[in-house]
Amino acid sequence: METGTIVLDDLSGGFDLQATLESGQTYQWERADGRAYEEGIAHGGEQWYATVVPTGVLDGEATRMGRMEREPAASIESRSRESSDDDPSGGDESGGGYEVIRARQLDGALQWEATTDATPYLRYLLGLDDDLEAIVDRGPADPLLERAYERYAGLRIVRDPPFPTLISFICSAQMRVLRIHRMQRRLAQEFGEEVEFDGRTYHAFPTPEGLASASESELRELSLGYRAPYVKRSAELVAEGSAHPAEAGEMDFEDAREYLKQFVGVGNKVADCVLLFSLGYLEAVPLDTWIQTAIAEHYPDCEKGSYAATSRAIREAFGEYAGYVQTYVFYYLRTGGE
DNA sequence: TATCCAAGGTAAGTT
DNA sequence: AACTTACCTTGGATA
Repeated sequence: METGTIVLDDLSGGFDLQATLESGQTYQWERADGRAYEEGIAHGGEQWYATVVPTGVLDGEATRMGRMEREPAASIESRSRESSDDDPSGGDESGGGYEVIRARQLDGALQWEATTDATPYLRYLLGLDDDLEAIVDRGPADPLLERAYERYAGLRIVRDPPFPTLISFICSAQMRVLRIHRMQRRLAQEFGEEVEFDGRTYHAFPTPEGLASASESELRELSLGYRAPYVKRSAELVAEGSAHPAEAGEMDFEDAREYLKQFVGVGNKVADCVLLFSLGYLEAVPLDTWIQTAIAEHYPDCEKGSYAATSRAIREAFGEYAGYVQTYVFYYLRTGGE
């Protein structure tokens, strides 16, 4: 086990681990005590979180910010899969091809325990190099947003691996955040590879092949409901090599969204979630029910009828980092703000 | 205790 | 293209 610390003091705009992980943008982390996010500690409490990511998600060069310098996630994830396939020995232990990372925030630092040097992973996965002060400055001067920024100062946009993000947001349709988490955990337990770390067994998110080979009824048994065939068919598209969500990462925004919509169960909203929470398109604004309500109340002029038109209008209104605005507002509204 | 309803939407079928 | 409707499941609200 390796351990380390990332000092957060000199980070532009600070950092809030709990807000970042519990704000509904990522379903790849779990609390180390095994409890669900919403039945526990008060905000600001100290807590370990754990995630499992494919080896090479970063390729060692990832600390980037924003769209212009976005890491081409396509090559990253596919390279990691290839390298793990090409490594017959599997390296050290069971679960070769994956890294386990545990992290907690304490005393102005992000402490980690992991199977590898987790610092570059965490900088990338948690958006630590986003210039949060600039992002806040350039957001619209809206009272609602001001309150959200104040309550959850330091919340950052994650960059999760593309395939798990695609699947988890396919599962998110008509679901509550708590249940989405539960579904992803069950998927990992049933179909994900076991990874040993520090005397505990973790489960990686399933591979495309793993989910493609699951039967629809097996997936329905995990309470996926009508999303089960969507997950299976989308996983098949990736497994057979005809498409990969990471490919979208090298396209212009609206082209990328259209590309993602070829996956089954992916419409405009889910596509925007993948663009924002995995591929680093910080201008993406997933138009879910919460945000649509907020738009109706605070930005009625942006309601244009169609998703595409409203999306353009709200991106114009929210500015260059519209996705950040969306994420703060979503979490703030969902946790009782108004 | 029983019943109802909505949850971070999308696909498929009609006008 | 715009508009309807069906879709699984379940936690939480209402009677």
